[in-house]
Amino acid sequence: MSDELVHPGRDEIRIEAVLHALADPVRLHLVREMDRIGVGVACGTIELPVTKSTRTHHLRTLREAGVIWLRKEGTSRIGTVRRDDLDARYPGLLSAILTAES
Amino acid sequence: MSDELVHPGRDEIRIEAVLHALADPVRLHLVREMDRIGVGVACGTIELPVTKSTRTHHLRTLREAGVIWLRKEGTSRIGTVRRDDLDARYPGLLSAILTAES
DNA sequence: GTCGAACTACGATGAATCTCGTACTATGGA
DNA sequence: TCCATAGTACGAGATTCATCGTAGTTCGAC
Repeated sequence: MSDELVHPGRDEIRIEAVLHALADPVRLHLVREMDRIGVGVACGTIELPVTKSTRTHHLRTLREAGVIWLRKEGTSRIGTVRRDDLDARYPGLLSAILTAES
Repeated sequence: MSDELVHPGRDEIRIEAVLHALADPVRLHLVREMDRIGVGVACGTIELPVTKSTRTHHLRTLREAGVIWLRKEGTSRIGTVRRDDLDARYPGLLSAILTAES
């Protein structure tokens, strides 16, 4: 029972996975909120029009794509956008997406 | 029959649609080739590991997302990346995606 | 006109996925 | 210990979508 959640390394992040992860409105909203609030965000506090299990599904998709870090803290999950890694791999990508009005 | 293909206007382009369109490996390859060759590209000349009808499907997805222009020229279709519109709407996005190695 | 080349339209199929509900685990407080 | 809260696991239903084959259209060459 490795208690830690699995994340891809910086070099394992694939552009297709990142784009697919951010192409969903719910996930895009999650990432925008995490980025806006900064530092670590208790993922459960971000309002979403979906149930808990769907939220879990989206958070896993973002984590596995390498878009966010997720760590456990008590019964909560703290999420952080992997800005450093994404900026290193794809300079300008994250800013372009997050600042896009839509 | 309106002979011209329908494209979204610059202000109708949605970020989710653009990300979804570029998240597919086949479509990403198409756009990268169009961008590399520049000007107008006869879409049929770009090698792809799919059939003609699948190619048509992907080109329509890219067109409807606002990623490329498609115009008819004889029996061929000429494609051009909508760099101006995409740069205006989402500065830096296209460059970040197209220059990404992987 | 006839033929082939390039492409589209349409339907089918199988895979991915978004969503949910239920059941379960884990943490922390009374 | 008991219980509420936060989250996960699992399966199911519905939708989307990538792919293909076949049939049809359009265009240019002969």
